[in-house]
Amino acid sequence: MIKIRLPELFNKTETFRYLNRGKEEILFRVSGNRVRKLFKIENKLLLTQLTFENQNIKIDFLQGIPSSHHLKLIENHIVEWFDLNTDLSKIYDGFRPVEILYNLAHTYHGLRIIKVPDLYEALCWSIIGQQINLSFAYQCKRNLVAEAGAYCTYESETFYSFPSPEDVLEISDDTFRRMKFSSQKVKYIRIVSQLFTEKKISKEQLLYMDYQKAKQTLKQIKGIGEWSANYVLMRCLGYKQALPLADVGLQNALKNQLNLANKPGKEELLLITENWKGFESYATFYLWQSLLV
DNA sequence: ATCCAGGTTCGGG
DNA sequence: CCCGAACATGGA
Repeated sequence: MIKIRLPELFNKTETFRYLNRGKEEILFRVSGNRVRKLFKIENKLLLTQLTFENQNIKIDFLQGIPSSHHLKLIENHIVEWFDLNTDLSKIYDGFRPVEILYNLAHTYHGLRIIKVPDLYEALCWSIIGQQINLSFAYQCKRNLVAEAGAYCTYESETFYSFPSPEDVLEISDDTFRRMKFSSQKVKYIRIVSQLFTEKKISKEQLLYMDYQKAKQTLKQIKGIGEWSANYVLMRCLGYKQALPLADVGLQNALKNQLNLANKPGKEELLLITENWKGFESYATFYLWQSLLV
């Protein structure tokens, strides 16, 4: 058992509200103030249970004995998952002059971006989520993970980890079709998988770049356009400037918050967001949160 | 039935 | 550079 200290500014309620939006999420399971998640590290399966206490996240191992190396990796993963190292007060300094952001900071005070620390998973998820509704996207992801991911059972429940690129490359066209992936998406998923098996991409390498360079590098991948690149920069790599302007969720949230008759167009979006420099990612995430009932 | 979903690529004006 | 079509499915 290990513990991770929570920062002063951490909104447990809103964090769980976000986590719970994915009733259809297959990669972790939420109940009460705890989250269970299966990790696969170097072929070893470790089923963890995170309990959110007042000042700590307590991590228990329900299955598998972690080495100190595993512990370190899992601790890092969780710190990234809940973005515990960001200085939120700096973000709020940026929000203050922008009325809707100021209001959202008040409503969701202490909410941190919930990330997808695994780069391969983040890229696949951004491809899966393109141009379809979220519920269908979750269905496709469930199909993929159940088909190729590692799993264990505990208290008669099954827990899955995201499949490795090697395992995804084993999946046939027919199986993908049965899993309701379009042929286009299968192509993109395979291209991304190959980048990983051939070690032509890594999180470390991208994090070494500045935002523009990292975005340009991601967009060179076929299947990763402006939206997906921004999504990964924000949800995985932790860049603060990522702004997926084409995102319909962002547009709908702005329509609501600004009481617009219609979703804002391209010029209007640029105007609205021109004074968001340096905290675009957090602005986007807070706007997404505002879409939850 | 029609339109829209957390888009991207490709070909054509 | 901008525009429309194709891609697959499901919910409103």
